[in-house]
Amino acid sequence: MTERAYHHGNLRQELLERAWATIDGDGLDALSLRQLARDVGVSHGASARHFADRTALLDAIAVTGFTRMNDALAAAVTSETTFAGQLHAAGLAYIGFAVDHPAILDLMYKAKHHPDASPELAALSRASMVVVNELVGEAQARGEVRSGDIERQSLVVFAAVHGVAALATDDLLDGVHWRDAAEATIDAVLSSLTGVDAP
Amino acid sequence: MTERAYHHGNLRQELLERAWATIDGDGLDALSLRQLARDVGVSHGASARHFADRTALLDAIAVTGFTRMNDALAAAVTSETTFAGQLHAAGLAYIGFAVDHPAILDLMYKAKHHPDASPELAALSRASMVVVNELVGEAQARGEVRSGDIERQSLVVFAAVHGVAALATDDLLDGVHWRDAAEATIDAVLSSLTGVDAP
DNA sequence: CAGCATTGTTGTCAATGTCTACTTTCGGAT
DNA sequence: ATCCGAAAGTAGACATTGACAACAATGCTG
Repeated sequence: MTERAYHHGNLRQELLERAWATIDGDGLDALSLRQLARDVGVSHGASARHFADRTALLDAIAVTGFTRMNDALAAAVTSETTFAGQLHAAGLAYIGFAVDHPAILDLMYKAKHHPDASPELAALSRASMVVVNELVGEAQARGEVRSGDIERQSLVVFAAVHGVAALATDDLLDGVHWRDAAEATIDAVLSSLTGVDAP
Repeated sequence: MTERAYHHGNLRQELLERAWATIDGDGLDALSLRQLARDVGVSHGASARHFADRTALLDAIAVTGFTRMNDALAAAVTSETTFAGQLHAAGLAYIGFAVDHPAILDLMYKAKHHPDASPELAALSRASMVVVNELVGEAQARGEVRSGDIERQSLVVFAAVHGVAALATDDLLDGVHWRDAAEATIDAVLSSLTGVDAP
């Protein structure tokens, strides 16, 4: 690899990747803009050309996180054909992402929450909920799910899945493997949606 | 009120209360040890006599938080007599605490998570889960809940409730009042536990 | 009341995020 | 080709922060 010239050429991307790795590995508190600059081999003020401040960098990482998670969700949904199968796949994908990247997921929701988050971020953060909404809506139209307010029903599903994710990342599963907890929880809400007992 | 002498007399407690108020009001990031000292009217090094470092202070606040939450849970459980009633009351109490003190709840789980958290903290953090375990266990013994692994069943309940709490504090309920989401979710898991459809 | 542990104070240090002024490089218009 | 402005990176400064150490005031116990 040739010696880098004055202009880096790809600094923004490299900052994002390195910051992601640091947060993912050592947590959000372990990320310092100056250390990040040292890691990438650039002066401490360089990041300001690409991210106005620390929050802007974190927001960009949150966008990346939501994008990757939504991709994983979409892939999971298309990999199955039945309502139950899709719900399981999507739920496991969501929780799997949370288990693999707990610090990133925290950051994602924290970023989404702060007062002047970009509209892009807000939209992305709702996408996973929208996926569930569509799944439930279609299943209800096919008669597989009992009638009722779709959004309300979806909320229950999403809450349950999100809850297992939170429990898993907060070490509250107490020895139970997260897949087991996920399966049991999804089965539970599924049965309450369809009115059919899970096996 | 008389002018305070050299010795404060109750500094530890006052630091805790002020820090709680700051975090509860403006978030964890808004808490600075030096600003806290100024608020309380004491020099910037004073807190070190009571809390070794920032983490120690946060841990103490987490202990307070778990204690208050567990008290609220216990009160909720004793206020009802039926299994369904107790589960609803406990769930609403949990989510209510989360909605009232989102930053504190975050801190509680973050504190519990870090490597050298006190055993006291670890125990307190499991207490709410234990409450659910006992409720489910008793109900199962009375035949109100279908047979099965109690811990697994409790996990589903806890995950669902915790999930609604997370959704509520992360502004993902999209207009639905948290009580409604809570009721719906608790009904769903309840029906899957008892095998009886919720109304 | 003497001595000592406790509690609070003051000064210092390195690290951090942000800002400003400066330098180097790139790329398009002439 | 070259000039010139914009873009990208550098270097230095500043206030704030958490931690630490040396010191002073206080209260308790014998």
